[in-house]
Amino acid sequence: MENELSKAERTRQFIIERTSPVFNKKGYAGTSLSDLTEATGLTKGSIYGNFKNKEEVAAEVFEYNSGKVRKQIQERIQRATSYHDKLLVYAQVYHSFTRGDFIPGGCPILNTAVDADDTNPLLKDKAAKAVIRWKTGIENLIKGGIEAGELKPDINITETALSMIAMIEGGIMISKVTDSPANLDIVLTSVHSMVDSLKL
Amino acid sequence: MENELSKAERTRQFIIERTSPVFNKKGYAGTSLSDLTEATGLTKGSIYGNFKNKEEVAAEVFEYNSGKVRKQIQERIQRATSYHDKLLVYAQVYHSFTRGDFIPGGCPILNTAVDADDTNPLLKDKAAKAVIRWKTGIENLIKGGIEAGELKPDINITETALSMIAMIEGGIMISKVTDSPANLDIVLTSVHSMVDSLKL
DNA sequence: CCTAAAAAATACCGATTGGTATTTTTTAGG
DNA sequence: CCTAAAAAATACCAATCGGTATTTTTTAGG
Repeated sequence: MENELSKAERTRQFIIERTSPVFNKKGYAGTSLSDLTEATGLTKGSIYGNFKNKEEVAAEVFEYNSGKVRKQIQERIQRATSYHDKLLVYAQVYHSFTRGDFIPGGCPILNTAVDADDTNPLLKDKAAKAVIRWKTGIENLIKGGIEAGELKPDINITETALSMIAMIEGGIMISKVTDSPANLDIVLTSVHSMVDSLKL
Repeated sequence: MENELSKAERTRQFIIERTSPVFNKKGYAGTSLSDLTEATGLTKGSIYGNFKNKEEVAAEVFEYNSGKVRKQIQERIQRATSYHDKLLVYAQVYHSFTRGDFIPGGCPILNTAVDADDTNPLLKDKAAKAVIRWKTGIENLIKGGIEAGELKPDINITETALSMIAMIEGGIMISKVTDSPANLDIVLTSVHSMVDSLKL
């Protein structure tokens, strides 16, 4: 058992995985230590032996959840051949996210941003960094598409990136609160049109 | 003191007004009874003499906050003469909302929707109804504009309404978490363009 | 297989949670 | 001005909160 993860690292990961849906659904204040022991089957002592406090669990859970979404998207983008198709991934993946239970509780960036923006600086900062990283990713795809002669050279890059993110996140909020995945589909149609309009 | 509000009704209103920023910032689970006594200067007994429980205060606070936003927008829409200008109100008012402290904590619909969608059915339902009402309002403005021969007759009305709401709410989330009102301004530029594109 | 270290469980802490029963104070109509 | 009703304050409740100190169990290398 030399080159594997240490026991501590394995239970850390276990706690993060098991509690990730709870934090994403209930938020930071709404998740209690007993929620964590219930979700893991572990005791408080065990959790506090592996994490400094509740905030540290929440922070790692956010990285886990947002990373899961990011990797899934990144994978699909790499498979797409044109820059146009790469950008279209954003108009496609969230279809499945809302339906199945890929990330129970919905988009962790949206949830954490709204949950933490007036209450928890650490989580707020992590959510902010995730937004900026996402924005930069879209901007780079557009730049790549322009350099490749695939997209219009006069695109307002930042405006497009921010508007795409805003539409997706707003669409997720609307569809979740109205219990209507169709509402997200409709908004994603607009994202699709926006991406199409970038083509030369 | 015959035709005025009863004492009970006045303190009810007082409690709602004073606690409205707290609920909007901290969310339902994050707001404690001691937050309410602190914000009002009243005691727990007084609050529970006027409200059934914390949930009832939160529900009325949501109506108060969302109504405040809605009335402000409605007022501006009534002043606008063309349907195009009426629709543009949405691309304008949120500028000031993010800056000043008109509604401390940001958009109550977004906050309550994300806060309550997996935890509090009552608040979730109220947030959902607010979204639907907003959507219907935009749809009716577009329909009015089409009938008045002011807007294109082939507009996808529902898609436009939902996309406008999604962009605004997503933009608010982005700007709040990144501490950058400019990010909302940029997204609102897209909303502006979207409204412009509806014109004949 | 033994053992020291690491990890998990137990037991505990004061503070705070949402909520209620009772008492005191205030209100407002006659 | 008096008084009954209404409203607010006080005092209280069990339960749970996040967190810690200590004990027991498990892990894993020699």
